[in-house]
Amino acid sequence: MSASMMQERKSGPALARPPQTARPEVQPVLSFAPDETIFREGGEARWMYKLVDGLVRGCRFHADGRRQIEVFHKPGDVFGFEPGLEYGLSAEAVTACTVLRLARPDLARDPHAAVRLCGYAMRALAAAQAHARLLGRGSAGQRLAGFLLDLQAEPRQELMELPMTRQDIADYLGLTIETISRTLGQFVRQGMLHLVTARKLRILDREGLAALCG
Amino acid sequence: MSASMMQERKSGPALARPPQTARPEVQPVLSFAPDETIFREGGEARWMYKLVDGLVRGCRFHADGRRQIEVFHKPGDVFGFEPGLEYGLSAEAVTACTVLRLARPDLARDPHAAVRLCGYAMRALAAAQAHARLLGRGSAGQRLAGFLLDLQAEPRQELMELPMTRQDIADYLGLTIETISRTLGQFVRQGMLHLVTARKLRILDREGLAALCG
DNA sequence: CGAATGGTTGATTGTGATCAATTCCCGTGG
DNA sequence: CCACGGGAATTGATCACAATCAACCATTCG
Repeated sequence: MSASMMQERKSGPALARPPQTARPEVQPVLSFAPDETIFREGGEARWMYKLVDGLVRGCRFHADGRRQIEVFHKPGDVFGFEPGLEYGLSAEAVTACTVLRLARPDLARDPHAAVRLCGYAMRALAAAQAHARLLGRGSAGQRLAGFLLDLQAEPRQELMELPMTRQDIADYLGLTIETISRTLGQFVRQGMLHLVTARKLRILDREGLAALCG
Repeated sequence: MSASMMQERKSGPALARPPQTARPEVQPVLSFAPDETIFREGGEARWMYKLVDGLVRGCRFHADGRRQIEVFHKPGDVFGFEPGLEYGLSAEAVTACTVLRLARPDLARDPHAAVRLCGYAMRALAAAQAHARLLGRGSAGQRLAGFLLDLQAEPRQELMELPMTRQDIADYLGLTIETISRTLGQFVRQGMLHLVTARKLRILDREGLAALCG
C-alpha cells in the first residue's frame, strides 16, 4: 500500500465545468481541474479527446493500491481511442486542462478517418515503446535522465518546468519518490542540472545525461 | 557488458532460404532460421511482414551491449509497419519461422487499407502497453507470472513449451537469466508449476500465479 | 499564523545483479 | 548406441542499489 493511494479523487465539489457553449455538440470544448478524471479505465469508450492545453496522465490502478502511469499526453495528442469498447486506461488531468471531445469515427463508413486515426495510433505506439524502453532496464539514473530528456523536446529552451509531482514521475518510471528525489540531487551534485525550485530546473549538461541512458 | 552480447548473428553461411516460388512478387513467402535477422533497426522500412508460423522477437541493441526485447510476435501478427521511414526495432526469428512479406500500403491512395493497418496498430499498441505494465513495477515474481500467463493464451492446453531461451525472457522482462531461473524454481517449490524440462512446463496453480501479478 | 501537501534527507533492509562454478540437455560423430 | 562437446540452465556466495520506514524542511493556502 504505497503513497500512490493518497492520490484521491477530488470529484466532490463539482470541479468539472460545463462546456463553454450552450450547444455542446457544436463546440465540445471541456475544461478539467488538476487531478480531475476525464475518463476511467473500463468505462465505455464513447469519445476520443484531443488535448489543447495542459498535461494529462494515462494511468491504471492496481489491486494492491499502487498506481502506474503509462503515458503523459501533451498538447496536440489525441487519446482515448481503443481497439475495443472500453477504455484501457484512466485519463486524469495533471494540470488544468482544455480538451476537445471528438466522436469516434465509424471506420466502416468513413475510411478516410482511418488514415488520421492510424497516425494517432502509430504515434501512441511509438510513445508506448519508448516508455517500455525506459522501464526495461537500467538504473534509476538512466530512467530519470531519459525522462528528463524526453520531456525537454525543444532543445534551446533551457529552463524547464516540471508540471507533475514527484509521485507522478515515480509512478511513470516505476520508482519511488525518495529515489527520484535522491537521483535528482545526485545530478545536481554532479553539475548536470540546477534546481531553481522543486518544479523548475535547468539542464546544464545535456551530453552527460544523454550519455547515461545509452 | 551482459551475456546478451553472446547473442551473435549467424548470418554467415546463407541461412536465409530463397522464396519458395520462382516468382517472389506473387508469393512472397520467406523462411528464417533461428536467430536470423528479418530486418534491422534503422533500416529502410520497405516491407511489412505477417508471421505465419514460428516466433519472432522485436528488439533493440544498446550502446552498452545489452539487448532489450520489446515484443514477441506470434503467428497472425503483422509487424514492421512504422510511422516513419525506418524500422524502429530489429526483428529476429526466435524459432524457425515462415513469414509473408507485404507491401506497405499507400494510405493516401488506398484509404481502405488504412482500416486494416489501424487494426494492426491498435493491437500493437495494446501489446506495448501490456508490456509496459509488466515492466512498470513489481517484483521478479510478478513479472514472470504475468509473462507466463500471457504466453498461455489458450487456457486448457496445460503443457506448454517455452520457445525462447532464458536470455530472451530476461531481456523481455528486464531481469537476468539467474533471476528467471531462481524465480521459476521458487514457483516450482511453491507447487505452482512443474518443469518437465527446462523448456517444457505445466502450470499447476493458475489462480496463484494470477494472484501474484495483481 | 497554522495546517496541509509536497519534497528532501537519513538509517536500514531486502531484492535482484554480479561473479563464479557446476550440471543438464541435446545434437553430433564415432 | 553411446560418448563427447558445447551451449543453456541451475545453483551458490557476495555485493550494490533502490525500497522502506521515519523524521524533518519548505511552500502554499485557508
